Amino acid sequence: MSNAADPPPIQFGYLLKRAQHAFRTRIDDALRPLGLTAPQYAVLSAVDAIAGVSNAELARAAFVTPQAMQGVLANLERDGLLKRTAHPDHGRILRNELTAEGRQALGQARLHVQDIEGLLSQAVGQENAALFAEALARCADALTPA
Amino acid sequence: MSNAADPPPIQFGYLLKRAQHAFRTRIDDALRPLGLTAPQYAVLSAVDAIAGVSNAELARAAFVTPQAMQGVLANLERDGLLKRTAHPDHGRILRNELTAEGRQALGQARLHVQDIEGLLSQAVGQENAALFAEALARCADALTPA
DNA sequence: CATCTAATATCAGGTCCTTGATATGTCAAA
DNA sequence: TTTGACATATCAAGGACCTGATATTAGATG
Repeated sequence: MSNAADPPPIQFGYLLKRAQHAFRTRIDDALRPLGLTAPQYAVLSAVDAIAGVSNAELARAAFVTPQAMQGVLANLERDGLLKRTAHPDHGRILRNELTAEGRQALGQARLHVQDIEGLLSQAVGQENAALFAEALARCADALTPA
Repeated sequence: MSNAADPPPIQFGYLLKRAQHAFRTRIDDALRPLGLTAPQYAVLSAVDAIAGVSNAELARAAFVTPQAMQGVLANLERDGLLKRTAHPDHGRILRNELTAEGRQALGQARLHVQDIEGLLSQAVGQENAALFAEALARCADALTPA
């Protein structure tokens, strides 16, 4: 049962939002001079890791709809960082690959992003890292419908 | 110094994004039947807490630009959940207040959101709650430029 | 009092995300 | 082989965020 000494409930939703917002803002600020947004960086990184990956696959990896991913890809293609080509065996899938310019931009951006990831790790602290990571994963799992 | 037994670096940015995305999606799903979005709920809640609050004040509280907040307020006003009136003493500030309909919608929404906050607390676990909250706050602080 | 600075509101343009709908391509099963 | 389920791509409309720019008001400072 409850009593007057119960601590007030912690607003984890707010804390989560604030931390994520701070991270996102920091990434955006770091990438702006390179002409990249955070989602664009994430996509370049994924396309680099999985050459020829499809739009649908990228969307699943980023937890966004295919329509949203398509918008990001269209902008990257327009900017010459990425090119889309027909899949050799499949008539519908379009393969996404980085251009030389795309690889170059990704290389630059990666350094900045790694710095910021470092700040995050440092803020968490090595002794809490594993527990913190597990708690975040539990949150995501608990809120993701089966 | 480093050696081969070093654990791989944890991608806190990714974990943060995933947890926040799951939370946001869950809230959106719960509020959709009420015709509310997550940002709209947050604003209704803030306006209820601080009657007559200005657009600029709301924007600061939500970590968004005044322009972004203005868009949300415009939609809420269009839907009759909120009304904006001139400040009695200040010629520029517009006071925001809930309508009866807005208070009613907020009441409904609050129940759903509290349920989801409860899932989050449960996922974190009571024994980790304080440490987890502190770690999240440290992350936000470390990434927020002074 | 005049001016300068800061706060507030708002317009315009762009990115990323959503839901909903639609067309096309693949593949398996009837 | 035709049907039907599923994956993929894409169009359209709308919400929430951003940067940049612009007015207006308030208050402090010369």
